[in-house]
Amino acid sequence: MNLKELALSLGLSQTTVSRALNGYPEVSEATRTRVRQAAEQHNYRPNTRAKALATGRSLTIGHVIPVSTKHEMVNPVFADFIAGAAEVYADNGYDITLSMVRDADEAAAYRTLAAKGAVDGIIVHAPRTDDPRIALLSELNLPFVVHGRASDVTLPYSWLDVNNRRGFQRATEFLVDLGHHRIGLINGLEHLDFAIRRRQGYLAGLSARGLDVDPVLMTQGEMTESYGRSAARAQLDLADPPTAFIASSIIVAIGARRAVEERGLTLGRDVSIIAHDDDLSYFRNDETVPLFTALRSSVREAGRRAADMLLAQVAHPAVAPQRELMEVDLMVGRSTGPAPLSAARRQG
Amino acid sequence: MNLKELALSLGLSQTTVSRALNGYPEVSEATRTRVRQAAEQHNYRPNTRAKALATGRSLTIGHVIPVSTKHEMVNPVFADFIAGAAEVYADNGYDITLSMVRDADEAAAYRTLAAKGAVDGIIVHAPRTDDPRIALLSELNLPFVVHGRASDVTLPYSWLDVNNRRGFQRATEFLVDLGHHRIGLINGLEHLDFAIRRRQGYLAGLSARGLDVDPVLMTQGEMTESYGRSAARAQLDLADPPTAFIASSIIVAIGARRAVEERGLTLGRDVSIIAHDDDLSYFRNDETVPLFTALRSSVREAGRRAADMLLAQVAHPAVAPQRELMEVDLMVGRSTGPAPLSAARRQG
DNA sequence: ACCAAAACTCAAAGCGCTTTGAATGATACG
DNA sequence: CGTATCATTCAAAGCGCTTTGAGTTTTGGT
Repeated sequence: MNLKELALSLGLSQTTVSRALNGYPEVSEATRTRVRQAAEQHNYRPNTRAKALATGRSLTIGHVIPVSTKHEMVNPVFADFIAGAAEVYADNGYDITLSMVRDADEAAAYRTLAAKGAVDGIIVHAPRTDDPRIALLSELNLPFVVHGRASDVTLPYSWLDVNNRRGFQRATEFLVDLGHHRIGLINGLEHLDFAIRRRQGYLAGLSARGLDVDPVLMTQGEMTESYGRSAARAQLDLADPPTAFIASSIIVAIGARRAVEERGLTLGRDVSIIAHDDDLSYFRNDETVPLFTALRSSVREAGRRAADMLLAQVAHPAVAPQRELMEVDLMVGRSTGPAPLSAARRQG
Repeated sequence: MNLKELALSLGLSQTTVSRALNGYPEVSEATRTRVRQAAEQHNYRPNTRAKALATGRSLTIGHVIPVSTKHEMVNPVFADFIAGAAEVYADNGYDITLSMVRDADEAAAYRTLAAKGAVDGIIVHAPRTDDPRIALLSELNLPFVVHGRASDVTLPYSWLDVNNRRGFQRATEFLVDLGHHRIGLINGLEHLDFAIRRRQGYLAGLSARGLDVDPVLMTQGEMTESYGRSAARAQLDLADPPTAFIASSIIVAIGARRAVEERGLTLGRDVSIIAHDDDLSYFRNDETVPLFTALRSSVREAGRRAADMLLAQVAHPAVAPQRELMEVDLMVGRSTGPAPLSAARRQG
């Protein structure tokens, strides 16, 4: 059933039917309800493609997934973010399309996306420090919101980020105040902006407490469970091992915890761990006393807000770029405790 | 830049330019290359919406995510499946759209999807035993492939599934053969077909080895880490606790392992665990000797194959429904061992 | 009863593409 | 040199919708 047929069956013109359905005022309430009922009854839905062509808006938001060797798509953080965003899209009648893009043809892919006219806006994931996508998208004149920031980009653009720097500084100071002097950072990949900011926060925390930096205590990698384990393992094997870790995600922390226990050490006593906790649906760290002491910030909520920002921008492209910085909460759980005496003593 | 403008700039008709770009034979090689170059130079991409309208094909596949209280979207299994499927789509020029659908308006949502004409085909996730979606989609005449099966549906339809029943039977027998007599099943939600099949396999395994079923050793829930922990905990608290668990996913197994260790028990000695391992990118269980003894079956590969099936069906809607059953491998890792003597003795 | 204003309704154009059916130009053959 | 054949190219219709600009009917004031 299409508009034409529906109009015919009602003895009305397409114009009137279209207007009735889309809530235009120049149609009488009587006909409007008549049309609505008929549409309902025939299960009529306007064809998306035709509507998009006629209106110039596709009611679709694109999420571009970088596909290098690493598959960002399967990052659970990403999944939760999209789930949050999708709630907002659904409430506003928007669909969501995923594009997998290889790093190599990234620029071309974004150009294509814009030229094809398949989306009204884009969410940019996993920005790098000087991410060229931002300039590109600005030039293409396609509304976009960055999840995270690109520190070196000076152009104005909309972003939503977590205060990673402050959070990691706080976590570091918290551990130092517990007596830890050797604190390992198990970070995400440091070509990504968020990881750099986290490292900065960590360094700032050490510096604020007058501690030196030891490069061997800083690790970066893709945030899988087994990376968490192997990174923690390697650091625990050092001659002068850390007594605490800061892990860039709950999943990494789970891996680190495994390494700790494989060494026969007890979490929260022999070794402390603070995790950045994105409040992932499948990895809730929310028991009465949480397992992990954590910097909590819901990535799902971030997805919702980013989507809100983007839709606002799609509706009013002229307004200035928005920014939003979400603060993190430090939740004390069972994975942290005072530095073991031996270590404290050794440090003098 | 659109077709009309491009054609104008070349002094050709839209027809010729369109044909040149789409590889039709009735255009000379000379003009074809000329057109190609001009298109390249002007960064021309045909407008998706217009093309879709004209051809009647949207070059888009829909994945419908059930959103009840539980958000299937954020299930890491789901994410990996989509990642696999997306590879295939990308290679074939297809895009992928996600629809979040509340259980309540499920039927309406599928009808809408079909009527809107936004997708050429659909992948159905998380089928229930007598899933009404299958009849609905057949009636709507929209190509679809089910990831999993709906045991009670008699209509022919395309599906791709893992041999859950056989896998779980095998795992159960493996544990019994190690001397375990009380084996806990930590299953997924049993309104889903795969979970029912897994339970059937578990029961068949017990029965094949002449063991009785104890209902308190069978748990179901959404497959999160904390569910794994609490389910294992509860079973370990029983007067006659299990000496082994079969966990429906690696994530659940991680939770179960946590429960085991919180009890001061040693994995693989005091308590054994076998996990169903979907080979998730962020939870690789692939060390030289894997942590978990596991039934392995790559869900990413499943995604690829399901996408292949679906695209084949979109291309040739007439052919009979396809089915594919993937077998699982039992990989022996460090999480299983002989039943502890005390338990074995107690059983006589 | 008359006319301006308001309330409805409509035909037709247009969104950017594909595709049909026809026209043109070039080539070959008798 | 005329005609049949093939190779190119094109104008125009159509995909299903929105929207413009115009037409028709009602309403209300005088």
